[in-house]
Amino acid sequence: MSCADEYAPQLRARGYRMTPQRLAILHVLHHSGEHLSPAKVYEKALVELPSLTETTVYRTLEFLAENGLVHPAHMGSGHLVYQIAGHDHHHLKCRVCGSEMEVEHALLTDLYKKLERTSGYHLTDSHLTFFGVCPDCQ
Amino acid sequence: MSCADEYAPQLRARGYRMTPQRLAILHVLHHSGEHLSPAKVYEKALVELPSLTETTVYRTLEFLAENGLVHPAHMGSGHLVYQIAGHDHHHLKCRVCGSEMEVEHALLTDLYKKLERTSGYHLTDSHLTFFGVCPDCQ
DNA sequence: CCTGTTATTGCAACTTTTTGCAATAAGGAG
DNA sequence: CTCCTTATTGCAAAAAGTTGCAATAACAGG
Repeated sequence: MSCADEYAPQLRARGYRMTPQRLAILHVLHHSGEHLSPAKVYEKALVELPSLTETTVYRTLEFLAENGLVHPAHMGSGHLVYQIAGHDHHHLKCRVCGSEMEVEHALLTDLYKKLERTSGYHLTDSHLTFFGVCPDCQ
Repeated sequence: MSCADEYAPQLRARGYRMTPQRLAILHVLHHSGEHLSPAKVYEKALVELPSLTETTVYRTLEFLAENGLVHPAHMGSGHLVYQIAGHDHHHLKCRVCGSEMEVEHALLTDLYKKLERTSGYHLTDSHLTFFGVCPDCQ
């Protein structure tokens, strides 16, 4: 199943269009699997679509995030990185060496329930990044 | 107790210096209580210290955050805001109307313990922002 | 109170991200 | 296949944030 076949219907269903730009960006994120900065996405996507603009990358990433096809995450200080939507997870990052590990969302379900009870909010997605010191650096 | 008296010793103890710039910025954050964007901090601090530079504001906020005098928080999309260090808390933000509420850190202690057990990390500070839909918007 | 060390600032240039607007093209309708 | 609507893109300019480096000024010590 190609990226186009997989993602185009998801966009059409919401009244949006699949374009070469969006496809290229989704393709990059899909095959990388990693979280990438806008600059990295631009660099990689440029190979398959040389006419691509940085402006478009920024706008597309934000658009895809709003529509749940990619997950934005706050890394380090204030800069966003994006990752193709897959399983729900969060990140745990070491303040010392910078290494990261994934945290299954399952670990947070209790907390989410508690928060919904006490706040009245209905919690939607949220990608969280926890900070700490990893075993190697302690 | 003035801002200077309160914060200068904290900096000196770590080998850093108290300067008019840092004082002005701390003063603004202290009396606002709210979380402010770097631009807002600059705007307000300029009143008491007209020679202040934006560069210095950015650098000072990052510096103060590293030393625990202020807490950085990721708001909305990727932009950092800062708040004077006070009680430990997190934020819960409505995706629809944008309103926010604070979440006591106490609610997260169980989760933190669980994370430390399963990951081996030692969790330090981390300001989290959860997203959801508030009661009014549901 | 003066002196020296070095943390801190300001400037200027640069990188990253955002925005307005006119031109383009995706995709449903005929 | 062609036309039409309007979502989407690219360009250019602005705004936001970062960095290197020389000049400045905290503040410890004499």
